[in-house]
Amino acid sequence: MVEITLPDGSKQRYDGESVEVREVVASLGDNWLKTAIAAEFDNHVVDFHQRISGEGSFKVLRESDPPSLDVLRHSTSHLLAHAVKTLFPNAKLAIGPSIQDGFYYDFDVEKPFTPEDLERIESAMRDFLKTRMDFSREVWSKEKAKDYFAAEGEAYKLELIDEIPDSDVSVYRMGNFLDLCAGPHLDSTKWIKHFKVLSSAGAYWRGDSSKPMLQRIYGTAFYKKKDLDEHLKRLAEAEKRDHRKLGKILDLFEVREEAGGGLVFWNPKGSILRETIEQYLKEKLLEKGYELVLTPHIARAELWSTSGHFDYYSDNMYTMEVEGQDYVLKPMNCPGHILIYQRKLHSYRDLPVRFAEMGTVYRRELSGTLHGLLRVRGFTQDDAHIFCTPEQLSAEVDASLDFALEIMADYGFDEFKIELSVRDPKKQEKYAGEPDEWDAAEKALESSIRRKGFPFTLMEGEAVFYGPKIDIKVIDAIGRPWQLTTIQFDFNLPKRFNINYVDRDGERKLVVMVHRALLGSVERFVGILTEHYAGAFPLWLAPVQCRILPVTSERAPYGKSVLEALIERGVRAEMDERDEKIGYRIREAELQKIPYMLVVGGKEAETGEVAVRAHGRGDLGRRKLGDFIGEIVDEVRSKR
RNA sequence: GCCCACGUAGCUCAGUCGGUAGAGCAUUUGCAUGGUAAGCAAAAGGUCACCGGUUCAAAUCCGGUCGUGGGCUCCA
Repeated sequence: MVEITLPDGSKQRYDGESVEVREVVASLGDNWLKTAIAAEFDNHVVDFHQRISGEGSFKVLRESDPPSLDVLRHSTSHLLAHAVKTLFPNAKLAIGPSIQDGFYYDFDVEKPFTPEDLERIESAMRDFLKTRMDFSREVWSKEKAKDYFAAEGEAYKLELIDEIPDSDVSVYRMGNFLDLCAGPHLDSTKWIKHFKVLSSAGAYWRGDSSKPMLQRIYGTAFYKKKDLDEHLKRLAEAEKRDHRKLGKILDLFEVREEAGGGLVFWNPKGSILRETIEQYLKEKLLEKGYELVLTPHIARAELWSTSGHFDYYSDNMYTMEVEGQDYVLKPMNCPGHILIYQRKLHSYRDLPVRFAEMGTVYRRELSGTLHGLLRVRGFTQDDAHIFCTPEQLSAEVDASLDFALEIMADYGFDEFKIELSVRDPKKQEKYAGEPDEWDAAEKALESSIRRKGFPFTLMEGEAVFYGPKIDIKVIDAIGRPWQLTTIQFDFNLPKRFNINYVDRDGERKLVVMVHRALLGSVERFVGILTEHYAGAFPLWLAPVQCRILPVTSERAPYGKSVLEALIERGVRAEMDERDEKIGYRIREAELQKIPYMLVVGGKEAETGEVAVRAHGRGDLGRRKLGDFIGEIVDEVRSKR
């Protein structure tokens, strides 16, 4: 007997040990069968072909239910594999899951796919769709499956079968294409209409660089044409916002081949932007009771042996030998801050001690992972270390969380995702620190988030070996998440360096140490901000806030007086007095996304006015220079 | 690091079959003094990423190096 509970609370019963989902859906009425994609039984997505048993909640999934999209994409990946196997019979199948924005399928082929191959594959897929194919599911014994896939030469599938704990496996058939697959799948190909093969790239089998390199084809699929079009538009929008492109147009920064990959040169405009961000943060740090420190860029290797970095991080460190001594270019700021802490004996009355530094560090990232400002080899962390007593821990986490959110709000981020990474309870031995320390730390982090009332995702087993952490991801203007803030406990370094304080009872005790970065890396943050604002920075951040455009060279002297008045009030202003027509100079200022353009000609010169034009908003009309300065200064202050 | 693609003027890019390079923009110089998104003309500008090989001859073909781009478990 099978019993299901429908969303409206009503129950249905079916005879027998198990029942096919298709039957269940059919029993609910004919129209359901036409519109249903799959179903949810006991909170698991099941397709028409699967059998359910026992009792559980049951919900029919239709196009608009999010899990249906995964089903569509997974099935489209099978269609892709079908096309590939048809065009490239020697291709070996790996895996083909549905992912965030689409799907992929990995193949082992002799030659990587060319863009032309992808076109052929896509049109083969469309050809298949001309005749409707039904998906069907079969349950095979492992032996049968192994015999079959061995005969087909599908080595990757054999490897997968061996890892499946059950005694039986499922295979799905579509036309004459058969694949080892857990499902769920569509009932037929009739739902596959709006899809696109996007790109191909190398990808290791199981993401392991010691394993063979496969060729991955990415694609996406939607139920509605409108959704596909919108998705493709989003991709185009993301490309337009690419900080590498904008960085060049706006003359912010460069990565020079002469110097090497992942090393950033900040041009004047990028530098002023960075300075603005850093100076603002430093002001805030001082307000919040942090002390600014500076530590050397290189230090003897011994320091890094004490910290333990040498043992597990040396592949990522730049090292050098000086007069027979090994030195390390710092990949992290913590040991330096610890040395400063240790310059004297601390009383519990001194704590918490909070050290902050715009600490530039260098890490040897793999060349293939370098990416604009987002993944570099030299970068500046807004790094801070808090040394406190266990009792202070909770308050410090609270304050850090508040600080992070306050800063994010200034940059126009108002949507977040918070992740709390804790131990894997099954692997206690891999963590530094005592279980009760961990309990306290994890509790402090969790209660801080709860106190703020934020939803969060608990990431069990995601904690680093030295302590639990909170990560905050911000959602940018086009909905993409970026990880910025991290607040991490450290039970490792206090022991290694014996960082202590003298408590009330006269005993020396180990401090509790918290690593904390709000923006993460300043380089990366500027990259993210550039994409978030699409290069049109708000006034307070704009490298050039105001450009003065005299209509004719005759009005340059008046322009100059306007310029001087603005600069005197701290506005980043410049004048474009080239012998070009006003339209041409406006166009250039618009392309450079300069927030304000002041057009000054005869009329303005006579009345002491300026004609204000705002980026993207056009002509705002004339006003007194003094009024404009008041407005612009206010706007900078408001960080809007 | 690995797979694939790419690297030509400051920028964006053409360059066919191997025969010593071209456009637009930017720059400089003239002319034009123009009121809200590109005035006109001329000049100048290149170690075709770098190193090596094949060839009478290489931007072009081959090998290597460096750099850039798309990716490298969201798991049958």
